[in-house]
Amino acid sequence: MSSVKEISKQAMQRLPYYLQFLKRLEEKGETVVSSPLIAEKFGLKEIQVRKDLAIVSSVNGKPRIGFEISKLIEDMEEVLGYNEKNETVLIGVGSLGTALLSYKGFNYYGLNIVAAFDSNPDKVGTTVGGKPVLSIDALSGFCKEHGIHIGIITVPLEHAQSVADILINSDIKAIWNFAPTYLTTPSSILVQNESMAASLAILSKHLKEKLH
Amino acid sequence: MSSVKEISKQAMQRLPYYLQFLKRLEEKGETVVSSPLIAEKFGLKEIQVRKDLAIVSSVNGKPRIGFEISKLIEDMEEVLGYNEKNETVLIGVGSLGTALLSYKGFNYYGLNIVAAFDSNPDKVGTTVGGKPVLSIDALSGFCKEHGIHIGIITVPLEHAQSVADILINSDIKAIWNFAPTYLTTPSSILVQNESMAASLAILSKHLKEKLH
DNA sequence: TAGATTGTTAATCGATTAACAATC
DNA sequence: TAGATTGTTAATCGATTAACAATC
Repeated sequence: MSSVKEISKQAMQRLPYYLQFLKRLEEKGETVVSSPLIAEKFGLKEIQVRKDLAIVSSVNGKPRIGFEISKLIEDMEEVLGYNEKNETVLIGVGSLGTALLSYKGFNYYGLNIVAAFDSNPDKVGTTVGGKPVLSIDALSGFCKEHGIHIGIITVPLEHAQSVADILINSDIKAIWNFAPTYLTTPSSILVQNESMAASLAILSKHLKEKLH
Repeated sequence: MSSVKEISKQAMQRLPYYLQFLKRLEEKGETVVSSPLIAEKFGLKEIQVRKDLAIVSSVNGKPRIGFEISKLIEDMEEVLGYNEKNETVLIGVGSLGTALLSYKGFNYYGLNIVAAFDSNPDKVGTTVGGKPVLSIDALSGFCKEHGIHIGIITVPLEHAQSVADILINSDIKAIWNFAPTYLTTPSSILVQNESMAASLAILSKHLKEKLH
């Protein structure tokens, strides 16, 4: 607990699921939770959940009882960075971009899309999901002026790299890439790929194993 | 090559990126590709790519030369299941559902959304992305009648489990879940979670490490 | 031949799981 | 006290990386 523990990528990805479950328990009036209970819910091994909670929790769990839910929720939100206020821009107001702009949930995750950008003059000047759509020509200036550090790319495959290049030259630190392509970037920039093709690959693998 | 090699989940997720790169090379008129070239492009270790290609390729690579691109593309598409014809249904015609219905790329991945379902009477009877929107009441019957084995869930969090329950009772084999929640399903059903919260967790972890 | 790339076998690394003493 | 759950230390497992001989 006290010392700085390293949390693995995999564990980090399990946390949002735990968190949502904890919040539901809290709504139901529960006050404590144990690793076996969480493990049961998600079909995981108790020991795995125990390790995950040990890394996340700022206090030791109580033998026989478990962890205080409200405290654990706080700790998870802290670890997941939900308390931060990350201002972002989104580039590409197509159907996916529109869906993301319309999504109200990002604020909870500490993410705030402050503006959208598109190259289509018909879209520039409009508002989508309450966010202004600006010209792609204004992207670099906007990012620098407002100190934006995260860019969300939802343009078609063929324009993704050129948009990334603009972001790279705008003091951006991280890119959330929804275009199904690999972006070439300097190593100082973090690229998180949200590839449906990769997800489908897993689904396909599962299915094949299943049907044999 | 010849014997049945196990491909890891991680490797499977790298394949779509390799594949897209190969197709671009082919368009440029290239005929062969080597592991070092691919590794360089994606910032991976040569040996990792070499192992990946060895698992995927149906023929041995040629020392000094590499692999024939056209053959490698065929093999990858086969391994990734892009040659299959999986008919699917989508439930939840909100902004994300609409984006997915409008996306033309799924066919290439072997996925064909044949119908969408929603509980909103205003949406039922309309067409989105060329796909008919039917009543949620017709879901189970439709799946059974048409032998649908994959369901895509894009409903809000609070309805995801009840939709999953319907699918479970409709001979569905796999669920692609875009709702940010864990679904309780029998172990015979495969659930692939497309969680943006999990992706954001990774992004957040990266950013924190970066800023320290 | 020389050199680049291959496939294979072994070593390393990181994440998961097992075993078990500590504790309320 | 008895028993459930915790945290810790060690073992296992799977994926990545290293080393190297084979080959065109």
